[in-house]
Amino acid sequence: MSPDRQPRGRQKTPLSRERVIAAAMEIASEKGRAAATMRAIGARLGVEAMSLYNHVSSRDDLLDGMVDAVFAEIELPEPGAHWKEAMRRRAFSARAALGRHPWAVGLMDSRSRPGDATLRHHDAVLGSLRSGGFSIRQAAHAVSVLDSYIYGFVLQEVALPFGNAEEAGDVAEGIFGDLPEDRYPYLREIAMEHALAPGYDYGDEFEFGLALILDGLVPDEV
Amino acid sequence: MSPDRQPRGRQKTPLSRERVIAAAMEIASEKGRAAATMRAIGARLGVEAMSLYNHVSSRDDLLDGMVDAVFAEIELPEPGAHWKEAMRRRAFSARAALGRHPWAVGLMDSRSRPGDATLRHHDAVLGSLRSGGFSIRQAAHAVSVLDSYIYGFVLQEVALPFGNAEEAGDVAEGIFGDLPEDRYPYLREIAMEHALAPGYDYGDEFEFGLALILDGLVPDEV
DNA sequence: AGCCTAGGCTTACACTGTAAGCAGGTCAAG
DNA sequence: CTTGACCTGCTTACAGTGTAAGCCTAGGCT
Repeated sequence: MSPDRQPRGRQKTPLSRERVIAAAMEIASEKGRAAATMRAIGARLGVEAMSLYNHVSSRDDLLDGMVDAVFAEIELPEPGAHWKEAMRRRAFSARAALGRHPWAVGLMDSRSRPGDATLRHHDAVLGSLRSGGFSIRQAAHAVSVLDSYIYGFVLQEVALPFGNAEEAGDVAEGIFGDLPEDRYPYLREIAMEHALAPGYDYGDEFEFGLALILDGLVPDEV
Repeated sequence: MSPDRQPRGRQKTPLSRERVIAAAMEIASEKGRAAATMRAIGARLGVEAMSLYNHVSSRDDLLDGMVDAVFAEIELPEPGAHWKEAMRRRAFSARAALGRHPWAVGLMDSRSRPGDATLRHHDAVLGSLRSGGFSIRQAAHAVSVLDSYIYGFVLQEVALPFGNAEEAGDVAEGIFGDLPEDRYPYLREIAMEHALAPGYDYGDEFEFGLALILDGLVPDEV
C-alpha cells in the first residue's frame, strides 16, 4: 500500500539455502529447536516466512539441511592415519559438533534423506576402516558400535536435566527430597558419592567407553 | 444445548492418567509421534481435548508419562543373576521396548523429570552391577557405555529410512541412482555387497556391539 | 521497448496447545 | 434432606504453527 517502504530489489545480500539454514541453526542454538519456526527464521533474515520457501522446499527439507550442516562440521578421518587414531579423533570431533548443536540429536531420528556432508562423512569413515584392514562385515560392525555409542552418549548428555553441578544438586534434591531414605538406594549412592562430588562431569565418561570399544575392535587380517 | 445427549456422570469407565497415557501411546505407535495431539487423544477416548488436562498437567507431563511407561516395560535385572547375564538381558529387553515404541527415542532428549519406572529401572541396573563387584566409579562407567550403546543403536535403527530389504533397495537407488560411479565408493561397496545382500538385517548388529562392550567391562575386585 | 522470471510479500486456512469459565454429578458435613 | 465444595468434562477463544495460492516489482533478456 504505502510506497515509502524499502524497494524490493537486490540491494541486500540475497537469501540462499545456506543463509536460511544458518539462521535456523543460530535460533535453534540460542532458544531451542522449537523456537526455530519459519516466521522466526524469516524475522532474523529480515524477511517474511513465506520467502524462505524460495530456497527450501519445506520445513522438513530445512531440518535435513541443518542436520547435514552439523555433519559437515565433523572432522573427516585423514586418509593416511591409523584407523584407531582416526576413529578416536572423529569420535571426539563428532561429539563436539553434536554438543555445539544439541538440537541435532533430537532431529536425527526423523530425518529421511541424508545430505551430501553426511554421506561423505560415512564414506570417509568406512574408507578409513577398510584401509586399516577391516573386512566389509567387520567395518559394518565397527561403524555400528561406534556410531551407536557416540549418538547415544550425546543423547544422554543432552537429556541430562542439568548443566552444572549446582543444577545437578537441585535436581537430586527434587527427586530424593521427599522420598523415604530406602527408595532407590543405589541411585542415591551414586548421586551422593559420585555424581555430586566436586569436579564430576558426565562428559568425562565419554573417554572411558570410547577406549573400551576401540580396544575391542580388531581388523580381521593382521 | 440439546438435552438428548448422554448424561455426563460416572456411567463410562472414567478417565485416568494411565488411560490418557495409554491412548497417547497407541496413537503414537499407529500414526507417529506427531499424530498424538491432545485432540486426537481425546477423540480416541470419546472425550474433548481439554478434559485430558484433568489428569495430565500439560502436554509435556503427558510425554514424560509416555516415556516412563516405556521404561516400565523393560525387564528389571533379577537380583540374584550374574551381572553380565543380567546386563545382557536388560539390553535386549530395553531394545525391544524401544523398538515397540519407536517414538520414545526421539522423546528422551527433551524429557526433564524422570518417572518412577525410570528411576526404579536405573536403580536396579546399578544394584546389579554393585552386587557384581563393581565400584561406584566402575558402575557409573558401565551404565554410561551400556545405555549410550543401547539408546544410540535404537536411535540409528529408528532413523533408518527403510523398514525392509525392498525399501532399502529403493533408498539406495535414490541415493546412488544419479551419481557418478566414483562418488562414495565405500558406501556403495557396503551397500551393494553387504547391506543389500539377502538376509541382511541391521538389527542383527546389536548383538555384536553388545558382546564387545560386555566383554570389555570388568568389576574391580575379582 | 516489451516480456519473462526470480524472489520477495500478503492473505488465508487448517491445525496446534492451552487459558478461562461453565455445567452437571458426587460426596461429606450440617 | 439440604447445602455447598469439589471434581470432571465441555465450550469457547486465542495466539502461534506450516504452507497453499496468488500478487507485485526489479533485473535481465531479446
